[in-house]
Amino acid sequence: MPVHNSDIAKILRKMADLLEIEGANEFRVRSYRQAASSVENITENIAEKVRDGDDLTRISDVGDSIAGKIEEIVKTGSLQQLEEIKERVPEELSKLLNLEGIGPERAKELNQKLNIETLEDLEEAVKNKEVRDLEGFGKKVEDKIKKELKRESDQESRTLLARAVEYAEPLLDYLNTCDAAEKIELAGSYRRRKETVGDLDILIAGSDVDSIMDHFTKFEDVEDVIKRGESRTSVRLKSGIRVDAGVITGKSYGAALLYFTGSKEHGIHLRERALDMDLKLNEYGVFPEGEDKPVASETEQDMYEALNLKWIPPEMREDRGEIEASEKDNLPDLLTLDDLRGDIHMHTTHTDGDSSIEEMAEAAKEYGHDYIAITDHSKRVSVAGGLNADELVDELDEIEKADKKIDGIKILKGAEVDILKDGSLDLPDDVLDKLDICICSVHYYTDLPEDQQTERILKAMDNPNIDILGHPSGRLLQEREPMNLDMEKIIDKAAEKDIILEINANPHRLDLDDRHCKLAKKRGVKMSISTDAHSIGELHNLKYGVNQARRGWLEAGDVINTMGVDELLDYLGSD
DNA sequence: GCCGTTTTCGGCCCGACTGTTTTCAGTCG
Repeated sequence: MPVHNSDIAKILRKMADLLEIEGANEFRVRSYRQAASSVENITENIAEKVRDGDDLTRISDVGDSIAGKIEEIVKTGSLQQLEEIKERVPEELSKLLNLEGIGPERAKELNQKLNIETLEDLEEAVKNKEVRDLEGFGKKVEDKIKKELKRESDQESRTLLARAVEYAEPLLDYLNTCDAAEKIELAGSYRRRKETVGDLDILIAGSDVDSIMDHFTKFEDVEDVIKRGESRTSVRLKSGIRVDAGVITGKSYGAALLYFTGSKEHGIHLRERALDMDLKLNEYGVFPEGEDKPVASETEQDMYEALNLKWIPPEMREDRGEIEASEKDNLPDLLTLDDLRGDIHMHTTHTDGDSSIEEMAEAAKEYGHDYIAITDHSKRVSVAGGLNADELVDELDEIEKADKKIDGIKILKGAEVDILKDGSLDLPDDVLDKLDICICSVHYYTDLPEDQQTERILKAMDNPNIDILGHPSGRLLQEREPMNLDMEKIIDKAAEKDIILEINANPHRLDLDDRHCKLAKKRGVKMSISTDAHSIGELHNLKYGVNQARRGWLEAGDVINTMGVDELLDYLGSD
């Protein structure tokens, strides 16, 4: 059973949770958390490093002790020390930490005094009104736990970015009707354009804090005010999404924006850097040691500059090397939506799309594209009414006709060909030869063992007709995990064979993900960003793919549909 | 448990808010 980096991170994080409940040294606990996050953030396969005898302490926040534990996890699939802690601390207790208002101390108290081990135990205790009598709890805490338990049971904790946008925009419109608010901006993971967001963070500049907060809490979608303080207020919307608002009164807008945008890891790294420079960094500015007048606070640029750094785009603020790159003035010139000139993956009524070839072309032209590729499904994808060889040839004729008929946009001939279970392709080579663009993707048998799944895709990549590997990991956010796959091998194969990896811009996919984008770029692999649209409205999803690409540090030169159509065809034809 | 262009020991990011307290611990982002 192959051990993934995420498996290792999970075990390290569990160690941290249980150690914390047990009352271990807080810095020791933090070490496990930091190591878990480093392990998750690197793209190299750690199990492979162990096999090759690489020095694991070269991973940041991994020292001799944790390196040994990682080795044990890779070799045995588990960690003896964790098993021992589980004897003393019930494993399920760590789930209590997910409830707002319960941290390690309270979890411990609940366990020791009421013998609570699971969420169900807690629910029972709340029902019997036993929790309120514990030291440091009280009725209000009990009520809050009750609410949290209900929320935990009937809701996803994170929200798809595209869905969050639907809640955020009306809220922004509403806040803009507040006279006292001078400037309003969304920060947090929303501003970093992460594929899912935990909550919405809103920053409001203005001097009349009370009327701004009053206005905010009176928004019609607000169901509950969670807390209201001097400068910060949190509410929960009827949709279940939580919104934190901060009001900035003085000249510290940049400092606050930096702080509220995060990520937490990025912020911590910056504050450590400040300390090294004998400065203090907080959400009000950058301060020389012992002084209360900041040397920077008004803009983010000022803040970074005070730390001898270039401004870092929000999408990169994950502490994955961006601070080091900024220090060396070596930040990438990130791709923008305007750089894209075409969309080369979409479906029509020939298979499971809602619109005809001509409708898609007209809509894409309206959107501003120079070209599109029509890429309908092959026959194996029967639920979508996939095309057999003859039907595809007929569609190609129709594409040619539409291309002649419609001026101002080039329509390329393509297909999304299913990769069969054995790695062969679902259409014969002589038909694939006729295509301008051949995307190959997996749609079935997504749960094969890693070795078999990887081999299957590598075999498909040996077919000289494949141009692009579509939605490479197969993940569906919050619905389906990525396939068991050695993505590093896929990326290396793509580099060897000049195969393009797709960044599927469907907000449910966003596949490749940001980390693998970064790795692919490092290995010299080109990528494409396409919507996989099944209707004209979905052509507008392209921006979500661009988000992911920017989070993966990609520049225009890394993405093939920034090319003009002639250059693109030349590029595709040359391999 | 990790880490070091002042360190191999002694530090480890910072402040807001809440509830339960009589000055603060716990939790959160």
